[in-house]
Amino acid sequence: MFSAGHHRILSALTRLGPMSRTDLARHLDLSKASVSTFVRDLIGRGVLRELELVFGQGRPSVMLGLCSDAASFVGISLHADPATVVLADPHGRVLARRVLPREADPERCFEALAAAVAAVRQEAGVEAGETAGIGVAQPGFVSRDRRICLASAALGWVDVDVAGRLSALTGLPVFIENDANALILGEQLFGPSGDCPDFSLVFVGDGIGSAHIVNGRLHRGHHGGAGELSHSPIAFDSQNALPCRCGNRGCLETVSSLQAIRGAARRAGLPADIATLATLAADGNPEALAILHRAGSALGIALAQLVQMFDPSQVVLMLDPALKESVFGIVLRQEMDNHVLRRSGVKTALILRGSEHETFATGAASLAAQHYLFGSNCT
Amino acid sequence: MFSAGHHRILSALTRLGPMSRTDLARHLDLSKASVSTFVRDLIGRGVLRELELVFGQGRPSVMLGLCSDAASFVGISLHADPATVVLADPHGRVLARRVLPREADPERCFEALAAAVAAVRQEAGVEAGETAGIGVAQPGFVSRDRRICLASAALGWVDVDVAGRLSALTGLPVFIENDANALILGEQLFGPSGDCPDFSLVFVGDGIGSAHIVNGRLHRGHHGGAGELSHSPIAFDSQNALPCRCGNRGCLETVSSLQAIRGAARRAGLPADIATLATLAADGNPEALAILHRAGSALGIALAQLVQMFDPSQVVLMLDPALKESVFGIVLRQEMDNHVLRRSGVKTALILRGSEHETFATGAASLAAQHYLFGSNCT
DNA sequence: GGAATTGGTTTATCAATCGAAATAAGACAC
DNA sequence: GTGTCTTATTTCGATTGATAAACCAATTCC
Repeated sequence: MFSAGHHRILSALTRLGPMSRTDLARHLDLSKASVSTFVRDLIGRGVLRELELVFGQGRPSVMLGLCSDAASFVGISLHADPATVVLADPHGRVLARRVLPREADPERCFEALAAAVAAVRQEAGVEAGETAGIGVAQPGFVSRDRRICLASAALGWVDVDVAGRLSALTGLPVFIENDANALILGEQLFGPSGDCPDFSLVFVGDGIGSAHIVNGRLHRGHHGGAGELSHSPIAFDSQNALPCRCGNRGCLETVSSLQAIRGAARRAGLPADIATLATLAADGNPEALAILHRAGSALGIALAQLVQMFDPSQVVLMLDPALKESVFGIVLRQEMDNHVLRRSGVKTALILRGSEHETFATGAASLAAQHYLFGSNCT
Repeated sequence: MFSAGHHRILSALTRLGPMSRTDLARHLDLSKASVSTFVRDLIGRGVLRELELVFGQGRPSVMLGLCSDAASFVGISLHADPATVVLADPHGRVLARRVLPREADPERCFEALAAAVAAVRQEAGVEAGETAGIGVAQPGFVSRDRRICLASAALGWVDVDVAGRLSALTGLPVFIENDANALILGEQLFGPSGDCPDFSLVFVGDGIGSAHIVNGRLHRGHHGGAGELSHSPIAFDSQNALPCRCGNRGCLETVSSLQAIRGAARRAGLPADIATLATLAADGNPEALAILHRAGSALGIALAQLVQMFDPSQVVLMLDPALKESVFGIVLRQEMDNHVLRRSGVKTALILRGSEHETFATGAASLAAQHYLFGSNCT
């Protein structure tokens, strides 16, 4: 449908925002002639449109942008229960959403999801463009061709043909991806970090997930399990290192995940609720402080290691808002700063974000958007 | 000189070894027609030549290989004192070598190096092809355009225009690179790991260096300092964490580098020589055992973290042969296995290599070879 | 001695891209 | 106002990269 030239132009406009034909030629290292013909074609197809004029010295430049009704993309997050289904436009704006219980049985889950997909498409109506595809973000491992869920402990699935079944039920192309990877791809496509060729994303939920963009591309690793921060051996030589579900002891996940924090609170006889715990700590409760301190410190060290190893231009950390403001957040930064070898005064930016559930779904939608905008050559 | 098509063919033949035109077409996803024309051209230029026939079912295929006299490449290693200068052919074979003291003063250093370059070129004589360029491997940070040494603690250099000066003295194009990066690029181009899109390399010398190939390309990171394993906070909460030259305490380098091991030996009243220490440990000396155990264990944990984060298909570890066979090597593997989360039974291969000084120089030569073979689009 | 099989070349053709010239649309000086 | 300057965009051949399909070549297999 689109050629490589088309894809490059769409890619630049999506990631870097509206720009003129001449800007595009500069950015993509193409001749103005080529850009002109491609753009004419894309405008003719209703994918691009001319925006406002920008006045400078000579002739004003015509900014170009994606038509928001050029296409729409379904994003499904199975990251947590309940699952989320959204319909997004080419800018990553959510046009409609559904929240539904995450069924354990694959087939029933797919049926429920297919119904939700139909619902969001109907709700968005003609405003939205043709639906181009479905992206699915799910915890666990995904096959190399991104069609099959190889293993997901959280879902209890093994070798489930997610793409095949969902595609059969909806008639749309389906692309699946690990939840952390979907999140960072969404950030790259729709978020403000799109132009960074090297950045990392970490989220603290029940578990801890992470993903990395290296040289502008997602780093999947040889076994498809790159960037696993959660089983970093952080507290391995402490006397109270806890066993982890991975079989080792002292993994980051056993200290800094929400589950770990809640568990530690329970064991200390405190309420196992993050917000309450944060309030207690703010009021000076020593046990609450100790728990959050330990969790934040461990995560800070792990982030320092991440920065040392990957040297990203920035790290996006998605965090429960309550944690963000507590000792956790403060100690985290301190410990990270302590353990990062400062080179030439440059400090890697740590960007704290509140973790919203829908972010996973828009990340998932970005998978479908990627295929629409960039073709299949975006590994 | 060469076009993108040429470069792709040369790249495949260098990295993957000799193959037929049809193999090339398959590998590069090109039509047989295109391959044919490119190959004809390259043979005409004396870069490629037809090797033996391989007989199968139908018509036998003509294997193609690089002419070893197509070009030659100078490699300079400033990794340690003395410096090494080699002349290598397109297969990475060393045609001539010189070892010379590493001068502290940049200008005198360059003059000595230029003389050595002339010497190796003369020694190799007409057997070797036209010298295509010079690669320099040096400890420390290198500018983004790979021409200037921004800072090197080991050399005591700050903002030295290595490429400019050496180029002026020799009349050849010069490409510089961090020592670890040069090493892994050499491994990728000339070594047996060329076809792995994701692998890591770590070397234990006076310091500890590491580099990573991700998605088939060198991972430099945003500040050009990616993959720094040596300042991983490994022993940070031990009571005897040593201060590191980076300003922190308990870095991997303070425990597992050769310097650290020698230091620990001296403090324990043992001979500060790695080989002797290894022998002592083999004979059951408890202090020697403890030092090597601690060093190996720390490196093992760091490698486990590396594997968790990068998920490479293999890790190449370059080590002093004496260490390889000692407790160090054994504990290293154990600790690494303990801390790597095994997924689906696949184990990341750890390849131990004896570290030879010349390897850095051939790695440096590969920088020039890359530019000759693949053009400048190989960031 | 054919038939089958695989490797490599020729030819006509398509599509991407470029450079340079032409055209458009403003700002700016006077 | 008017002409000049600057920058944006389009038009127009020309070039290059790559292809498919047909063809020729060199073997093995039966």
